[in-house]
This record gives sequence, structure tokens and C-alpha cells, in this order.
Amino acid sequence: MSSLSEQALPLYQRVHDAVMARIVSGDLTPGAMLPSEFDLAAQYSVSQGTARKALNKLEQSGLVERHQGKGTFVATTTPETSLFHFFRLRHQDESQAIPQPFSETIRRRAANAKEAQVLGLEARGAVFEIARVRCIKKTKVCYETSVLNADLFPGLKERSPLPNALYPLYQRSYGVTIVRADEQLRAIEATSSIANMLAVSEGTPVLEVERRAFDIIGRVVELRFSFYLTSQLHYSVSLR
Amino acid sequence: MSSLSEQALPLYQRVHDAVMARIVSGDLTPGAMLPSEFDLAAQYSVSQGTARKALNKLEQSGLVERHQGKGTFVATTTPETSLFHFFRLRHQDESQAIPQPFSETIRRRAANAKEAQVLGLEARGAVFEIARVRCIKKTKVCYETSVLNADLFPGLKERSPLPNALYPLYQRSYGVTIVRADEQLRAIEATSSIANMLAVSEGTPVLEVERRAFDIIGRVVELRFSFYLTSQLHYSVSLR
DNA sequence: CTGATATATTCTTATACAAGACCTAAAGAA
DNA sequence: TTCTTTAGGTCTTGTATAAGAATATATCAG
Repeated sequence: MSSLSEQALPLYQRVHDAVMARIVSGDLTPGAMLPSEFDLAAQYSVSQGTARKALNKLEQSGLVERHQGKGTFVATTTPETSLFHFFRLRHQDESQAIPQPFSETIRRRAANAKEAQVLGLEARGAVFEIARVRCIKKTKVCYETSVLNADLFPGLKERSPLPNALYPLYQRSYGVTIVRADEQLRAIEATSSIANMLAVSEGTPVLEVERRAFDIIGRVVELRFSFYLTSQLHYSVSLR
Repeated sequence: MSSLSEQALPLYQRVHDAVMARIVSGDLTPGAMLPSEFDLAAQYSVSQGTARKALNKLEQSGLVERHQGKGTFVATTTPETSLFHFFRLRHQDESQAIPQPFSETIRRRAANAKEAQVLGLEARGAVFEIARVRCIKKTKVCYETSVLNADLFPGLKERSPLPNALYPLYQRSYGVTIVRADEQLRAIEATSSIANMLAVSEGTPVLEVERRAFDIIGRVVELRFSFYLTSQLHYSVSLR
């Protein structure tokens, strides 16, 4: 029997949780069609309206997409949505700035203390480090390093060169869907190594962005440090 | 008679728009209680469920708050919510950093070209400029200037010293509710004047935040430039 | 002052019908 | 024949309504 707390939940919430569990477990993968409202209703012995309310809630949280006459589908991370949501660099006219890959190195190494803690690994667990320099119109504007749990991304190193947008790759090739990213921004002086990478003089102001990327079940999957030159570009957010 | 396009809108959408109009017009002011679902239903000759759907939509967009058994109320900008939504400075442990006012000057002057354009004023229209230096534990960490349409905020200068959070003041005293803010972030070198204000040496990296604050009807009401020292603090956002 | 009761509110659930997308098969034209 | 069009059927989500449950608050008796 269900626990009391579960028993007390409204029907639509229970249906919502059940469907969510199927998505989280990988039973329903991105792009897959969900059961129709009537099917779900029959499955859980509720009315179509109740199943509908559950699906609406999933849609609100961005986990599924609904299309009248077609069906309900698990949301996919396209390069476009990924770029739009998680890549906030803009030109002065607010059009999106998409730096092109210039150089890339992928290393497999042991995590340092902070990385192990953030990614939930045992001390000195194996990680991949992706270091990239990116350009806009032949000018280097960004140096960034992404650190990943190596166990979650087997064979990543062999996929070099990686696509510009990493999150669709995580999803398609490794079943890891990024749904949220928390970022911390600071203005710092370029260290000698960063200055070297970006071909500017040491001490130049650089926008440091420290990102933790979360997947559906709330794990931190990626720890990323980005260093931007913001003389021609800026980082754009909308608060509400 | 309504136009065809209006006629084609679903009932709940028409109710939603009507209530929204009452909020935007100032007929329903922040904190005020809305008609109950049944009242609204009778008023617009629809069922309670339809009125409810309209109210739910308003809740989702953050314009109203609902409480079972109590009623539906126009959302208010409390110092807490304002701080939480629009003030992104954090300590290293992610707790919110609230810099205290250190100095403040309010001037009434003519808008420059950019200000006039952004705020929708005629050239050289009158604006108020609020310049403030703020501290955390006796250390200056922030210099910011806010520029406002003087016509919207009569007598602002006489209210000095202003409270730490400006948006609740805008709402309570001037009926201007800020619902959204777009920000552009850059890492720059401190100019001599900024370095002076913050008591650091010229050329120190500073996080520049350029903000446009929007009210309910989408007007840009405030243009704000903030300059943060981010050695002990950072700017925190969550993307999703 | 306390506790029961009434009342007003939002919340949950169910049902019926409307609208959109898509497939299939029949009808018609080249 | 072959292709196109069209009409209908079916599956999907969207809209509208009604009845009862849950929650908060005021009222009133004791």
C-alpha cells in the first residue's frame, strides 16, 4: 500500500509523478510520444481531464511538448533551444553571438577536490576535461573548460572534434538531458595562462562564468568555467 | 461588436484579457483582492471553471497570487520578492549579499541621447539620476546610477534618503510595478571616477551591469548601471 | 475565551463536446 | 494506368461546464 503522504496526493499529481518517473528512468526518451490523455486516464483509472492536468503540469515544467491533434512528446534538446537557453552571449545589437571553435583539447584525468565534490564523485575520480578556445570573426573571445564525470560519457575523447553545442551531444549520445544551469559571474584579471590563450595582455578584465549544469534528476553533470572578453560582446539575462 | 479576431478568442482568454486590462489600468492595484471565480463567472457569463482558467493564467504570468480559502490578489512587490528576483549578488556560500547604502545623491537633469531613447522621452527630457555607493561590512562593493523619467516620479528628490530596495518604493508611492528586467553584463577596467567611488586603483576589473527595468505594460521605466567589485562576491543566475 | 458552525473562497475531479492533424479510400483528371 | 484531389473517419489535444471537497475566516453560542 502507498504511504499516507502519497495517498494524500491529488490524483493528477500521482499521474504526473508516475509519468515523470518514466521519463527520468529513461523508459520514455526525448522525442518519444507519450500515451494519449485517454490512454493515461484508462491506465490510472482517472478521467481524461485529470490525466490532462498531469500532462499540462509536465508541459509547464518544460519536460514535454504538446501539439493539438498530434500528441504529447518528451522534450528534446535541439542545438537551437540549447543555444537559446544556455548560451547568453550577445552582440551589441542584442543578436546572438555564436563563437566558432578555434582549438580543442580533451583530457582524461583525476578530479580535483572541488570537482569531485560538485560532481558527486569519490576523491580523485575520473573526469573528462574539455578545453576550448572560441572565436568570433577571427578574434579570440572565449576560453572555456568543461569537466564531466568520465563514467557518464564513455568514449568522449574519441569524438573529437566536438560540436559547437555540447548539450545536444550529451542528450543524443549519452542520454543526459540538461534542464537547468546555475551560473556565477565575476570580473577578474586575466591570469597569464588565460591571457595567453586569448592573446591579450595579463591583467586584462575578463568575465568569468562558473556554471553547474543539472540533468533531469538534479545531478550536477558538468562543471564549466568560461572566460569571455567583453569589449565587443556582453552576457545577457532577463530577470522576472 | 467585437472584431472577428476578438470573437475567435476562447472565453477564458477574453476573461483573462479583461482582468489583465483592469490591473494594467490601475483599476485593480497591487494587494487588491480580485472578484472570486464565481463572481467573475457571473460577470462575464461563463462557468466558474472558465473564470478559474483565466485566473490560473494570470497566476502563471506572476500578475496575481492565489490562496485557497482566501482569494486571488494582485501581486505586490515586497522588498523580499524584489530583492530575490532582481538583486542577484551573492556571497561565496550563495547566501544573498545585501549591500548597505553608503552615500546617495539625487539630481534632476536633462536626459542624454541614449537615456531619452531607452526611456522613450523626447530629446533632453527631464530625468532623475540616483547615484549610490553601497557597502558590505564597511567595504565599498558597488557603485550604481539609476535614471528615471522625472514625470513618472514627481518629488522623488525630496524623498532622500531612499530605501535600499527601490522597486517597492516605485510601486507604493508611484504606482509603477516592475515585472521584468533585462541586463547586460561586461567585465571592464575601472575608470578613474569609478575607481575613486569604490576606493580601488584605476584599471581594477569591475563587473558592469546595464539594466533596463520594465513595468506591467512593457515600458522601460529605469535605466540602471551598476559596477560591482567581485573579489568577495559574485552575480548569480539560474538558466532553465 | 473557547469551540462549533456557517460562509466564502479556491481546488479537485469528471463529463461532454469542439478543433486540429493525419490516414485512407473513393472519385476524378491527365 | 497514374496522379491528384476530396471526403470521411479516427486519434489527438483544447475548451467549457458542473458538482463536490478542502481551506480560511468570520460569527455566534456557551
